[in-house]
Amino acid sequence: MPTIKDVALAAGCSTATVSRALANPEKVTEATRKRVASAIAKVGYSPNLAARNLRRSESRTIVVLLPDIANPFFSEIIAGLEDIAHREGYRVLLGDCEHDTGRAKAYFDLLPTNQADGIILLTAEIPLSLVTQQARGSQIPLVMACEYFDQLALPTVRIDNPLAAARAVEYLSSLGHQRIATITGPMQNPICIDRVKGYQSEMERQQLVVNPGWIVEGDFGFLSGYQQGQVLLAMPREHRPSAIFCHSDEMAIGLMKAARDASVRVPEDLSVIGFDNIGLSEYCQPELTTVSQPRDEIGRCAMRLLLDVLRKKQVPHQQVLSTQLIVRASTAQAPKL
Amino acid sequence: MPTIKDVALAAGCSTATVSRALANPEKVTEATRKRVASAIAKVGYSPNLAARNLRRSESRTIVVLLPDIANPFFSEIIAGLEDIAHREGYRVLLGDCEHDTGRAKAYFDLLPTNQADGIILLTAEIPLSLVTQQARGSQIPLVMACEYFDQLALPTVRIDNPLAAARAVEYLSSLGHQRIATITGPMQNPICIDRVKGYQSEMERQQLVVNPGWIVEGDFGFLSGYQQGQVLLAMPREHRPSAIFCHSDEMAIGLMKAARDASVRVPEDLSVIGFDNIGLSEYCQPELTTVSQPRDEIGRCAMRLLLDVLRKKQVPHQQVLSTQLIVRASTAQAPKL
DNA sequence: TTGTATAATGTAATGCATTACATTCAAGCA
DNA sequence: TGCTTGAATGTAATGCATTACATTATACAA
Repeated sequence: MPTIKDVALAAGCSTATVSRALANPEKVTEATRKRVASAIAKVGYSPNLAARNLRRSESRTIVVLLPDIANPFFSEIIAGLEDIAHREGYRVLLGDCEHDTGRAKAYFDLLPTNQADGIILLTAEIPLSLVTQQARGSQIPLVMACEYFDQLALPTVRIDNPLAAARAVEYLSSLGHQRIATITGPMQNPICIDRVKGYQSEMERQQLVVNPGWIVEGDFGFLSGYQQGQVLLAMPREHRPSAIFCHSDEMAIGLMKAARDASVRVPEDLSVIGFDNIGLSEYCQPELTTVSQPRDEIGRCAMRLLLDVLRKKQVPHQQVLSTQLIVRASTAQAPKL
Repeated sequence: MPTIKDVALAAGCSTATVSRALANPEKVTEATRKRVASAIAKVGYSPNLAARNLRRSESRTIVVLLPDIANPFFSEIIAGLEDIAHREGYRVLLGDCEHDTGRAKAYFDLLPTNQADGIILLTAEIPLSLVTQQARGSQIPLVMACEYFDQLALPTVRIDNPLAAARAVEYLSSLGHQRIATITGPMQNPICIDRVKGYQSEMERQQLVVNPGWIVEGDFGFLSGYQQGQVLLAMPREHRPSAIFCHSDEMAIGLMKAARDASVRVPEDLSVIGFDNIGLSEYCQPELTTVSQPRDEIGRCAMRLLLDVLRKKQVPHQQVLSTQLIVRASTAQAPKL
């Protein structure tokens, strides 16, 4: 591989000039710039990034931490993230934490050793201490998307979870449902708490009673939706919900399977609303009514935010994107009592 | 950040000794080793990887190129890959090519510039020239998984595609099906050609006629399964297939939706077999009969193979893993004529 | 005891790009 | 003409770990 020296030799100038021609073209004569450019082309030079990174103490790598790479919810966010990153000459290192603290720590350790310039957190399921240790200055290269920590004022991109949940409940209520249950994500996530709050406040606003047994916790996956669905559908007739709002599409689909197993018809006997609008939600049976998140845009925003932080720009603490209720076939008028 | 110098100072030895204590402990006295170890702990040293990589001209980074990160089929493969990589101190850089040649080239360019040590290809949808340019020596740091190039003898991990397809057809035939169609993946992929060959040869073995209209091409996604399903189901009654073998679960699920739309019952009127056994296949309606691939193991094998290549070990050219037909509810006895 | 082989450690060069500081040169002004 | 100023370029130090080569210490044999 040719080095900057070879270019300097070919262009008849010093390595410093070559470096400047590349990094600060305005500091170099038009003529020199051209000579350097053609010398680079001639010898086929491309800068050694390890050397550059060593010198600049940066890595042009952004770590994206997510709880589960297998969850299709994240894939579109990642696509958005990557697009912006590549455009700006950054690399994205995907870190699957698999709900495992050790891994998250390993990724955070890349920051002080200059192996990563910044982190985007798509999960709140990491020890808070990891984040607070970093948080010496006010501007740290850390941005959250989707999730957030309520104890910490990190730059965050997210949706209005209470509102989205309230809208879903409002819609169910408008269909005449009164016994509305919810299958939540892991309740250590602030966003799940927010959605439950939105659910509760809207139930109240609609003057509907909330049976405590109607709030059950899942983990966003198919199986937990199926299992908690079984629990909800096994309730005695007078308490059994006629509509269930799920915190993820996968759980909603798991729930619909539980309904089939229990010979409960969706949507005739039971209305189901999911969350996320993953590709699958259009292809399941029945097609799923769900809350759509602008996933691609969430990814883009988060990466832009992080790059702004890296460039020491002032960034908004909070960026709230809007959701949309997509009505499909899994919801219907409440059954008569 | 403390450097190796600080450690040397604290341990009362030279930087060379510290380096040796870390990289070649056997070249250093037990006593020195201990002194160095405690000095490292004391100053809180961790090696600067940019410097190490610069010196060693390696990056400890493996690029994994895949056609579509949003496809859940890949996620488990990636999990397997990553597990092995992390264990061996390598980092995984996921490269989504999105069927876009330019991106693939950008990732290949990381190799000569020491930004990546090797590449694992999970797609054959890249210009062959990228690969052959690299292929100077006999052992290049490039391994394929799932897909392969038939023109090139690269180390490869895969399944026996013709056999898997033949088994699926054999099973359908055993249920009495005679009009068996197939929705393929993109036909520039050798694996799809292989599956079609397996389909054809088994049809022949079962003395079944293949209507050319029964072999239709999809792109592995939901939508193409839906669309091609519509085409197949619109065939005149006497030619309409009673069973369809799809090259992916997503297409099978899309197809089942097309069947619902056309009031064709699965499995009573139409049997459907998918491929891959993604998580979803247990939760769709009806549950999908499918060909299961050992995805986690494919990922692990591929990464082990690549690391062996990097260590200049002799590696097998081909590693074939076995598949399994998972019978669920989307297949049934052929309808009476 | 002296010499030799071997193990342990140290010195300094190396990988490559960047950049503070030094030098050169030409333009502009008194 | 001589001097100032600033642009353009060069020189050399820097970032940090690794390692070839040099040196010292130790063990053992003669």
